Amino acid sequence: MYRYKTDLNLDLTLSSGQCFRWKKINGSWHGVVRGFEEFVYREGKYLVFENSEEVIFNNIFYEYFDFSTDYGKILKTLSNDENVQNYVEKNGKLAILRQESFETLISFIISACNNIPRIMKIIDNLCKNFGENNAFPSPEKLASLTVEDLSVIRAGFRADYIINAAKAVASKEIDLEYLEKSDTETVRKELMKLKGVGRKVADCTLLYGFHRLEVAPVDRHINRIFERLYPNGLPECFEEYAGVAQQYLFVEESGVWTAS
DNA sequence: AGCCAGGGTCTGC
DNA sequence: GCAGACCATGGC
Repeated sequence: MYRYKTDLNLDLTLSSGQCFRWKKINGSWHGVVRGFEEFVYREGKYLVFENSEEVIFNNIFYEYFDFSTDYGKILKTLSNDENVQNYVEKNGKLAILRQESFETLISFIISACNNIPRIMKIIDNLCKNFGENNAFPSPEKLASLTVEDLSVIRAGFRADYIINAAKAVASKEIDLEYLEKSDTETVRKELMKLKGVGRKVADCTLLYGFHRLEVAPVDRHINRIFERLYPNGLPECFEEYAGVAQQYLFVEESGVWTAS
């Protein structure tokens, strides 16, 4: 067990539609990160990581929950917009998780024209059927499958997209490791070469899988709230951290989470 | 039964 | 570049 002092709102962060493998069971969040299974819950001013010792925490969860990023500074910048300021005050501090790029890419290919509970179910099926020890399956593993093999996960028309993307990544036709060091516009253009990846899925992969905080994915909810709140364009203070602002707005508009 | 879900592709203009 | 049909599935 490892305890880490932080004011991160765990419920808000894990249910804000950026990740799909965390589930709250008996007050404790259960998830799998880089193949490591963990239970996390809040106890006063601390988050408790049940299965982790200090080394595991430092190697996996410190990075994953983005504890090295100064969100105080980011939220101070975004507080120049009163809508975001109100949501931060009401809901608390959320982090943009540092998820693995391949998992993020496939997850958001699955998200197309889909709802969050079913996205979670399909990804759960994917990991149970094709992942090693409940981990997210590797590009090589998914690249070896056929659409018929994938039918057990009930992904529908997305099955073909998943396999094609996995093949492109496994063959380094799309080199995710290399893209890590590329500028945002290059990554976006490369990702959009994949079938099933348009602007929105590419931007979700950029924000959640490549941690490009300046990228704000625009789905139906965000499009609606942008048009309502900012008909004349987004506030200047969004620039660098539009992805973080977008996350607070998404939570409000989509109703994925309500403060209790 | 019909509508909706963190979209994207393909075709035709 | 933009509109519209279509894509597979499940919950309500």
